[in-house]
Amino acid sequence: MEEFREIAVGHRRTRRDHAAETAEDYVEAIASLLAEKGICRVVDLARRFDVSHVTVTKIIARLKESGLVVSEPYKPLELTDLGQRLANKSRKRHQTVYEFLLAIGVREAVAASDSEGIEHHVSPETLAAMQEFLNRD
Amino acid sequence: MEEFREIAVGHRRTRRDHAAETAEDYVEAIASLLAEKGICRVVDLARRFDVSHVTVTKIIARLKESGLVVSEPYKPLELTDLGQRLANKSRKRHQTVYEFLLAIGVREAVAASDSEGIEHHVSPETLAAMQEFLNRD
DNA sequence: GTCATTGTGTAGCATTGGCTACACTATTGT
DNA sequence: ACAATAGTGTAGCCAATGCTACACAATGAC
Repeated sequence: MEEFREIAVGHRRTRRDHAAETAEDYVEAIASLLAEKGICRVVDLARRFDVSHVTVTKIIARLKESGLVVSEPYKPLELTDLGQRLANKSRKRHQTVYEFLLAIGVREAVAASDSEGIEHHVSPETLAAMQEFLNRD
Repeated sequence: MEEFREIAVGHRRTRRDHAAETAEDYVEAIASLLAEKGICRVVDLARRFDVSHVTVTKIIARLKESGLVVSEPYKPLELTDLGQRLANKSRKRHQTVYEFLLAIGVREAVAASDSEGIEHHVSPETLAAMQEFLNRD
């Protein structure tokens, strides 16, 4: 048959770039930690995401290659301008989704939890619809 | 430091079981193909998800081990009772999310696309809130 | 100053989900 | 019947995200 997948649009998105989602989660977390306590270390992220420090180290290595994060060995992490911009975009979207869930009657704890998973799958159009709903209602 | 991750609840969900999401996507697709054309082959899934038939074969192998799918070599795929129940649950949740997105003003194509990604991150409580919204409005 | 604690790094492994290439089975057409 | 086409299977590769175990660096206590 030899692989003639062609259109199938709509499903591409579902399968696509989990790594990009991870990047967003991480820069968002780094920005948040920097805001909270002025410093962000590998361990902080390991605790926040409930993974080992090794997993964090690996992911950070990728983020460095992507030009989102900078740091020297044994030194705290910093975001590049690019990283900060991504973190900002991500934070805003996350916030909108969170507030939207609250607005439709979801309890805070659940909204906080669900919004983390949902935010990465919300297209600009859907995000706009949520914002519209918040402004209107 | 030795890994004393403990609470971090709310993030567990975000990281958790991508494999389970895949299982849901696949049984849902299988059920849908069976409903549409009475038969479901590996190629059908490969086309639907826009991946190679090899990827499908591997995932199906896992679903068989999990007792969701049955099939003999070179034969079409079938769902076990368990698989059908999972497909059903998944389909309903998906449908609710889709209709909800339409209800807040998202266009059909976008709602179809976004609902695929979102459905796996919607907790029972949030799903209930969406349903509530649909019934009310 | 030295030692314990805390934080990083590195090696090596597993699983999931991708792929190409190639071999095999089944179905269809004439 | 038998070749072409369509569908499956298997081998072997890769990247991403997990892990444990161990080594090394930096910080704090006293």
